[in-house]
Amino acid sequence: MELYLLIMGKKNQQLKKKIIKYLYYSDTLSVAELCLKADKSLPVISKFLNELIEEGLITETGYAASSGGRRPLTYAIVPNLLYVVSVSMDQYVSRIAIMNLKNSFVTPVEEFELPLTKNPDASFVLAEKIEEVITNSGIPKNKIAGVGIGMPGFVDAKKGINYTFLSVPGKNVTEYMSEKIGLPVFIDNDSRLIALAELRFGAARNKTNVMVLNVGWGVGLGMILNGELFKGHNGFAGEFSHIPLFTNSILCSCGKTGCLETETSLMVVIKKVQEGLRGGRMSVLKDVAMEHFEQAIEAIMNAAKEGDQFAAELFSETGYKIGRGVAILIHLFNPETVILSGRGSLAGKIWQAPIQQALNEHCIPRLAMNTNIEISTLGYHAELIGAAALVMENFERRTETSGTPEPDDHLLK
Amino acid sequence: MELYLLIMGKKNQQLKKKIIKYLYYSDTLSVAELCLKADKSLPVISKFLNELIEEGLITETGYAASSGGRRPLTYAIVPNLLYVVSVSMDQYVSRIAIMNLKNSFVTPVEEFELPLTKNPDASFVLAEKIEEVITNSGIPKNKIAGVGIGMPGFVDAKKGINYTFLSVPGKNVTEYMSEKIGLPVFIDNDSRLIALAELRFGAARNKTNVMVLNVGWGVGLGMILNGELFKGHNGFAGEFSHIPLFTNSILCSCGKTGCLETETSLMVVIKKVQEGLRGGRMSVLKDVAMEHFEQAIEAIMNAAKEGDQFAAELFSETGYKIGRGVAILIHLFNPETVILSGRGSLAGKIWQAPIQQALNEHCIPRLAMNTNIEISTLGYHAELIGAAALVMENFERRTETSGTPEPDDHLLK
DNA sequence: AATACTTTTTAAAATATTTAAAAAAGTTTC
DNA sequence: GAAACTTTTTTAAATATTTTAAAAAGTATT
Repeated sequence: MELYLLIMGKKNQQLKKKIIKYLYYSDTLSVAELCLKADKSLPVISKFLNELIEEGLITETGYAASSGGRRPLTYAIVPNLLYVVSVSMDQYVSRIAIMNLKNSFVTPVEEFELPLTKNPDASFVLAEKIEEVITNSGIPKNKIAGVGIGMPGFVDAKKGINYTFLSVPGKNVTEYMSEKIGLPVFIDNDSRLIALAELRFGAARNKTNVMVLNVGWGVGLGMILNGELFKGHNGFAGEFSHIPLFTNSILCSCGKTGCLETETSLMVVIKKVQEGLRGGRMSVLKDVAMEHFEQAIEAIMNAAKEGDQFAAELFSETGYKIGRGVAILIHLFNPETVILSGRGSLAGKIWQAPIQQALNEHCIPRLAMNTNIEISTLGYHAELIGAAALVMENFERRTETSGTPEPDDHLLK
Repeated sequence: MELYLLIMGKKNQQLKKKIIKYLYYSDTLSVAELCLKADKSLPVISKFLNELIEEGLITETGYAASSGGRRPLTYAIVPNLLYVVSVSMDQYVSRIAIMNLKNSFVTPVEEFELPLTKNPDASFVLAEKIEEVITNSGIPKNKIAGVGIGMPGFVDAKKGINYTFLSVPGKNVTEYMSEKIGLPVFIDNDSRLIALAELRFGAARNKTNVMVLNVGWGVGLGMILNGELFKGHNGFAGEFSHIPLFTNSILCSCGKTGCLETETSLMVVIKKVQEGLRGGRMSVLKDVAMEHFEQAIEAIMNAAKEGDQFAAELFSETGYKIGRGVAILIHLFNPETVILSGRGSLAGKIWQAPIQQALNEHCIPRLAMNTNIEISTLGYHAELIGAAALVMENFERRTETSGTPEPDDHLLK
């Protein structure tokens, strides 16, 4: 059966796309719950839901538990109705996966090296790789809602431009990729997508003011403000890594000194391990090769978890410094929750104590009191989930933006 | 003629209140412009506008210039239809005024001393004073839309509580005052109201991401994010004054050391003037009494404006430090504009150069490039205007909140 | 197991809003 | 200064949405 999802050109039918989005975020929902979310009345939701069922996009999924009265019928998106290609990049390595609308991978995650710095072919290579993954999966393109890509750099998601990497002469990256692949392509900054993942499926769910830290080779920040991903005027908000917080004279990648990043990134941790070992510190890490950063940091995190004193000390020290930055965030944003996510979150609870200590010392008690620090449970997959969510987030705009390739053909009858 | 404004209980008629709000913000508007703002169709706006005219709340105000076709009729609120009591407080002095909906004072601004610290009678005294001002004005209460109060401290505007000052045993301040005065009362933090004033009537008008600095005895911050006043999870967002930015050991009023405030408030400027003069610095300020802070800081600002080297140096120094804080704001929020408002803004352009210099040194160029620094033109009245705007901001919620005193009588036929 | 109370679902009536078309008022061009 | 084009205003018809009420399906209590 072919899909005939988006004949819904008229404003009227926009609600259907909204319903699909809500079901994507929540898996199964009752009519009453959908009403609340969409802020529409019951008969309206009911009507469109029934239409969606007739069209084969949504199914009933049995009754939910009663809360004192008649049990509500619940609904969900038909499994494997639609897929999303999600891509997560860092400066060296990129990963591609195809997911269904339940955040399950339907292909193995394809990982490959793709250096972004001074690489004019990066966009081309990426597009080719994505094409390859789609082809190999055997999934027809009209069953793919789009491609979402998380990437480092200054990304203007709205315009579809990355000012730091992946530039394409004369075109936006999204335009270029979209034409090449034949699917809608959406991009955003990596940290922001991690925050989006947390907002829709993680620890920030149903919360309205949350700071999501992406502790990795830098310290990224995605901000949920008033229940929405905050992007700032040009889409550059959240440059936590480069706030001038220290008076050291360590030169940062951005050209300045004293950036938060210069004292708190995982790269700094690796360097300090190397220095310490050279200086004769005892540690289970003494036999670990530090050349391959990914493996090195994993080893260090494991060591700390298992009680290696040297490693634990380093995380304490780093955590405390991150905490000083978090104190600033709390003063400015008064968030409900601060979530530690990204690669570094695999170190888990180790961060919590030193960060909390920094807050106790540097925060006004009334503020610190009202904020809790949590560790992400999405872990390594956060960015891929966020990239998928980005596609669905833009789902309802699909028919409006004429920039979308073949809008009349794609996903239509 | 009596007013019979708010019979509009039904959702239907909420639009009328919206129209009044838009006209309050913009003075005069055409139907087409109202459609855009309210995101409603022309016939709907037209219909309600005509109803409002019949009810005597709104008048035609002639034709606007043509933009190539028929000239649009414009509309405005009937002058002196409604008044607002606005109050602006700092820790020592409070000011009360009554304004019409064109931000003009219809009574002289009443200024009086009201220390807030450890003063259990503050709320009582304030309420009495407000009553007095209203009585003296001769304006009947049913012509007053409400009372808006800007105050220092940790204010939860939604709950109507100030956790720092003006506490009333067993009640919210707003409840207490509202019952005592017989009018709806709304409160918010002083810096946030200044930002609101800038958003609706000042340099932040029609902008979506703006930081408004309230340079005074501390350095307050009101944030406009996504076109709205941002309050944070508990209403405490914007504690810029107390971000831990310096490694000095100056004890701050909040109990910590190193707060931005300890190096940048106008109080620090006064202290440094005193120290400098004692140390023998030459300056026109040598004959100025420094005991009365208000007069002192005014004299210092004037001296700097007129070229006194010592005063100018101090503002440079202070401005540069504020700039370091602003650099953090720019990294995190990527705002379109940063506005210098509040008492300190009277020093005007003197701040701009040193702040800009700090940004050049501490900001990633791409971010600094996209933000401009502006001086408020609202000046000393910003907070009073903001307090008035707060009342009108809550105007459409009037009939909903049953907490409003005598909701059936007030402003009704 | 019958009754009272909830909540969900369905259906009908009442409202509200948008779309489309026509009329009115101006501007610009030739 | 008429014709062509714009924009605003008015009107009528078509849609869409909400409200209200009633029926159906469960749960809890006695």
